[in-house]
Amino acid sequence: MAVTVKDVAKHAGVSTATVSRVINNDVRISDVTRAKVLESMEELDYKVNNIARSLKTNKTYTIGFICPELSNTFNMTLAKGMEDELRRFGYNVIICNSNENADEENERIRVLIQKCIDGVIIIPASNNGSHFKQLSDTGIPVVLADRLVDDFITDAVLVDNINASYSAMEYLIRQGVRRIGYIGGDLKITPARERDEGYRRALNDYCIPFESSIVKYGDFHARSGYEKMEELMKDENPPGYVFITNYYMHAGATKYLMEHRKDVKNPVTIASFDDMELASLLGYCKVLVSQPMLEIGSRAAKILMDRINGEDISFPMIYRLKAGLLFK
Amino acid sequence: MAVTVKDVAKHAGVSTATVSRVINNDVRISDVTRAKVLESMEELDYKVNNIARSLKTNKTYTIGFICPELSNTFNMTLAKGMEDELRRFGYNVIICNSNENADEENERIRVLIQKCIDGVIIIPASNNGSHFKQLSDTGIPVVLADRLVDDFITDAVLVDNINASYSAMEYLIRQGVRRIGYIGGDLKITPARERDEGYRRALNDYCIPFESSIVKYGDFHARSGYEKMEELMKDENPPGYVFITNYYMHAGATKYLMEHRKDVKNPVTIASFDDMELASLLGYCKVLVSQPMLEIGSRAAKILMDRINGEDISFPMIYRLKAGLLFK
DNA sequence: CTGTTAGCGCATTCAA
DNA sequence: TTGAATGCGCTAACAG
Repeated sequence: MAVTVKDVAKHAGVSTATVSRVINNDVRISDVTRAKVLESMEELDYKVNNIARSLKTNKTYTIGFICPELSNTFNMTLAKGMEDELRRFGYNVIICNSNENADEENERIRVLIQKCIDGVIIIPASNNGSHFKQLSDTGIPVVLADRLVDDFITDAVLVDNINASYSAMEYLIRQGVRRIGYIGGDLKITPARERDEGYRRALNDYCIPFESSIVKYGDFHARSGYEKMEELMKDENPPGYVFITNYYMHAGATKYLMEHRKDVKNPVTIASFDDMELASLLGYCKVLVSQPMLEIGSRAAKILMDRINGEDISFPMIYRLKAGLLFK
Repeated sequence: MAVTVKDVAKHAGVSTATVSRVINNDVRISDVTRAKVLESMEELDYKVNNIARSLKTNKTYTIGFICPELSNTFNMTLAKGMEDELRRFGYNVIICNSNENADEENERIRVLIQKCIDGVIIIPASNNGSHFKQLSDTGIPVVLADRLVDDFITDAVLVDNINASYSAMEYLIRQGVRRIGYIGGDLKITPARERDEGYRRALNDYCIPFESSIVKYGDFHARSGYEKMEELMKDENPPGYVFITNYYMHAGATKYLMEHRKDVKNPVTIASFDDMELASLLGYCKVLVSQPMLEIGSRAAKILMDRINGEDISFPMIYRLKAGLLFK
């Protein structure tokens, strides 16, 4: 069996309360006693049992992170920013994959509640957030990252997608491009909807007609990028420029173009969301919208810490981070 | 305050022991009592407190995962395979970033021990594994993934790197390529060393001289891939084929080639480890070594479950998974 | 500054 | 089949 406070207390010839005080850096304790206890802890190789501590304090110093897909660089870079920030506060993170499925998301939430986590950061799997209520009902603060949901209002860290999208379009238009194809995401997801709005608003502001034949909607996965680019290229009058609103669709679209070099009559140029990993190396890409992934994570973490520590901040706390624009 | 067994017991008119038995599916309990308790739990919206339970049972159903870098697709795809498998057994995973630093790794381990995790899966940050001993000393099983370390022997799931490397080389050689440049990783890391051995062995077996001027060592990061490709291309007699042993160096090398299209006299072709994300879309790439990332994770998880459940398996349990070869 | 005591929520002996 | 009692390891009143 492991060494407990009791063992240390006996070894040091003090009470368990004193040992506990030393562990928790209580000031009202003499230097000699502290030294004595510390020495005993060292000698016995004592390690606190955080389970027991949590049972008393009702704090686990553990945060749940639920995201739709683990092997996604956007999510994981966000997670990195988050983990890095939380660690400064002594928190750990339990990672959960919702598999882009609201039911699984709900299931993870139930488990996390039972594990008595102190807070949760979620990248929602869908636009349904009704099951998040069980968290707030239990008094567990929830911070959303990247996306909002219907029917649940809480803190969130988002990207100013509309303006990011608008700026990219504006840049292209100022370069003299007028006809810009579009591959967007599922409009049920807020970022997809917002990027769509930026696209349309830019067209409108610059008096460019919206052509539904060159506007396609995928699902933020590579396959749909491939398919939608194919549709665009098979149009009788394909656009020479395509704006794609996510990394994986960008990859899929590039794949299509590489495989069909001969079939595609005119050269295509791509502008895309997400400056991740190899995005800038993709052959057709000239413009990238760079999302502040690390910062989304660290900000979400910071808000959560504020909530947990009962800081007096307004509710809901919504951040809209700015994206950058990159040219090749 | 949350609902406890006591509340349920009172509501159902039974003892807490009975409630506990219902929760744990104890057989020796009458159907009527069980129904009564279940109903009370439902009505009061009772949720077990796993902290309290863990304190009694000494099991947290939580696994620690320590890896050198979170925003790395290889690591996270591995994590996905792992998480997916562990979930079937009712386990959650606490994710820790060691930042490719043995000291930070050590620090994470200390925290995890205090959290009373049931087991640990580690992608080692360095070749130093001496600090893993504190885990085994505490009775916590450790499974290594992807890499081995010096001075600590335990279960591990690895890739048969030597043969993977050898096969890729063999394929090239059979295609008639004889002069193959090489960009490898830090030889202190086992996979880098093994891939290096595969390269050299293939040259040797096919009677091709080893030319140290076209063999470079980086650190598995994009920047070093860039630099090493630059060195290769600035050689007075650059190779027409380059074998690169990791995804990020492949990306960096590609970046160099794209930026220096004019300077590079002869076209270069690349063979590389890792069929991840956009690897196959990179312009100079013709051959890819595909590592079974998900399986590394799920196997590591399975071994850990066996250890935790005290299954009678040999020690250490080492798996060497085969890599695949892909051509474009 | 330090010790005594109680109890966090649950599982588990031992009795009945 | 059920209940009463105990303790997991720790923290936090309260006393001194």
